[in-house]
Amino acid sequence: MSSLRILGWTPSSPEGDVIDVVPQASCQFTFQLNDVPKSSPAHSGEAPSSPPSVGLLTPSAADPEKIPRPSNSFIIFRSEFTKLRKSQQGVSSAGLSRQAGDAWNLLSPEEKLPYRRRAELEKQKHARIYPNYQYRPRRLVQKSSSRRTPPPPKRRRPSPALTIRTMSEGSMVEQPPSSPETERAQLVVDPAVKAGRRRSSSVPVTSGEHVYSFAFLPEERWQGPERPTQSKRRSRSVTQDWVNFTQSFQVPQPTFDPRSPQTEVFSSQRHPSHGTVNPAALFAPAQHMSPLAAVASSLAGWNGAVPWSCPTPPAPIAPQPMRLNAPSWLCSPETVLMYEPAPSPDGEENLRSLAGSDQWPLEPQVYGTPSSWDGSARQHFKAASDPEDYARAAALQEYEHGLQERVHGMAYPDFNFSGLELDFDPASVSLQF
DNA sequence: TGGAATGAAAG
DNA sequence: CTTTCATTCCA
Repeated sequence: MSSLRILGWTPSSPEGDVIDVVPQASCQFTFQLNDVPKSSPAHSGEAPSSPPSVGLLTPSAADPEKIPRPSNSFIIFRSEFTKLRKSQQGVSSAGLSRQAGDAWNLLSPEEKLPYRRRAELEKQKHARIYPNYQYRPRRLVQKSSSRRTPPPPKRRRPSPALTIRTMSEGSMVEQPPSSPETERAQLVVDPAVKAGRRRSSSVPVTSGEHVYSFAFLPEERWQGPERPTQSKRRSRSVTQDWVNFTQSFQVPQPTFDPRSPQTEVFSSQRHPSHGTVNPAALFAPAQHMSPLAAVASSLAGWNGAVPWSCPTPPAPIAPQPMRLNAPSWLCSPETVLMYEPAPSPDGEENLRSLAGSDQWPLEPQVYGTPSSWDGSARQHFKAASDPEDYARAAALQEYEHGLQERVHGMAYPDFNFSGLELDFDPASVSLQF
């Protein structure tokens, strides 16, 4: 396999990507039940004194035998969200779910914490009431097994809706996506971009620094692209993966005080006692990850890799979810950019030393086609090579970027994106397939 | 064995 | 229609 090389992404650095976002009072995102005392549960670190019972811990009337599942954090959140919005008429359940989902995704991990706590309490309560309960989902459709010969591969074709956009000084240069039909893709880089300096081009969603209210904006003020539905679980969102990752750091370590059983006890599977957190690995389980997501995840992942161990894992130095400006889009279903640390007998140690050395962030070095990937990467590729999947992921990501930009715009009303500064010579950029 | 798929929780 | 959790399916 000939070595492929893609240049153009501006690597993130531990210091270079941080944008401090000052929350503004007018943006306050609060959840306050009308019948609950003054304190705002969403911002006090404590669980509400008398959380309204959301989940039904009693068997439904229709099927007395059936034991309902305990509500998870989002379901609890959604219930409160619905109460807050119930004055609004004509909003369907589905619409509410969408709004609740948006609001949920804009909440910081700290803001989600009370709901996670309540979900955990509900789970414990559920376990007390139904000691022998075990969730047993039954597959409704049995997939035809043993399909020895896979179907003919779909034509690998990026969505025609995709474009590579280069923003600079208010102007936008667009180019169609690279594709197998494109023998040689040309990178359009605005000459105004300057080499040699590094500046964040991402629009961060920084945990704990934003207070959100966007989801409560009236629909008529909701501008931008149509929200892509997430029906038929296809591509997952990079942002969500990132949130999950950051939560694995920010959720307090499990501590159990026998005198107060309410003390949160979180699932341990998410908190290995020690190890090297490779966000790329955390992203890996994502199902049907698009090449966009794969690239963003692997880039963000390697840059965010943080060696850590309990009980006080350091805060991630990782960049926040990236807005994929032009260089980051330099991928196709056929060629995906990967970051790898230099080969080392001890990968972890290597990573650890790299993180503290001037070799960090790493040079983009390893690019490959799926044939050289491991099984997991091949799975990603399989999903990514589905044009429909690719397009859906791109649309979803675009939508999320819109959300992030709105948040950013609120925090920085005067923010002016003046272009992407690259730390390489644009003239040297080439893209080969 | 672990990634992928998916039922079910509320309304 | 949403996210999360827990499970089964599958290679």
